[in-house]
Amino acid sequence: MQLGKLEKLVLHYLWQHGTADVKRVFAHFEKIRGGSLNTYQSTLDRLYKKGLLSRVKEGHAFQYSAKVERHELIGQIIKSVTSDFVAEDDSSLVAAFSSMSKDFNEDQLNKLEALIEEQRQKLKQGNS
Amino acid sequence: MQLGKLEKLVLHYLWQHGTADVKRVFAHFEKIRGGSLNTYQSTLDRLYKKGLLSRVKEGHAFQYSAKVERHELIGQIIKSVTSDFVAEDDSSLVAAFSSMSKDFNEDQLNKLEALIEEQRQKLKQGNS
DNA sequence: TTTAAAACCAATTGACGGTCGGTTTTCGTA
DNA sequence: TACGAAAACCGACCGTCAATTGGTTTTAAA
Repeated sequence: MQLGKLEKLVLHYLWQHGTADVKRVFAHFEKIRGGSLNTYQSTLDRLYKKGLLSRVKEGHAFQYSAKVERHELIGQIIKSVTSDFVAEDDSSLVAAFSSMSKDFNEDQLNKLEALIEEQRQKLKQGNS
Repeated sequence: MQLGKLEKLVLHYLWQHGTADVKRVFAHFEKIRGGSLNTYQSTLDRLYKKGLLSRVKEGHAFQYSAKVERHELIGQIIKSVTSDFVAEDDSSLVAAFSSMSKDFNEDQLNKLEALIEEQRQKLKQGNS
């Protein structure tokens, strides 16, 4: 899973705005980065074919919306990009997490810890 | 920061074997995936130019070795690949962590928690 | 049924990794 | 010091993929 610059921008836009057709996307990006309508057309199409967007026809145009939440996609990408490095039962990924946590502030650390605790509870239930 | 397949393989080899020249790398990979010596030559060179390897001349040949630990590189890659998604003061990355922690077993969760605690201590010291 | 809007297709460009042949540099040795 | 082998380095080509855009086909509304 690897995304181009524009694909990320478009995803970002859809996460913020929920749903949009090509015209809306184009209207938004036209001023700030140029490009033709077709550029956004095919970018949306590419994202759709990658399974990252869903779409529904409404009148002439498709209404696109993100199919996955931002954090889900991030997790997915992290997984795909690290899988080649990590042997199973390896703690490299855990170590990598901690290597990144240098950049986290206390608030974020708290959040992360809470989430871990939550996960731990789920694990216990599942294994009982 | 994005690495090709062969680059990852070579890094993997160097993490395991510590130090090697092109000849050794070639000798190792020749049987299992083919390619000419030059292929490995330029792969090592590419990795070196990316700052991921260090090298020291010894006789004719360079002795290459990984410049970063595996977990450091993983952290680096995660950071680079997620930075475009994460807004400032956003907890998406934290959320992504938790989205991935589904794949962690209890042991790994423990390890992660311990590392977070460690990080928290460092933060406290730094801010005092 | 016409026709404008939008989707779809095809081609080009630019990065980048992988691959390898050929050239230059380097170093040990005669 | 000069020679020859060994290794580094350079340049070219291929394949993949995102970005971009012009042209063609489909589609839906009047």
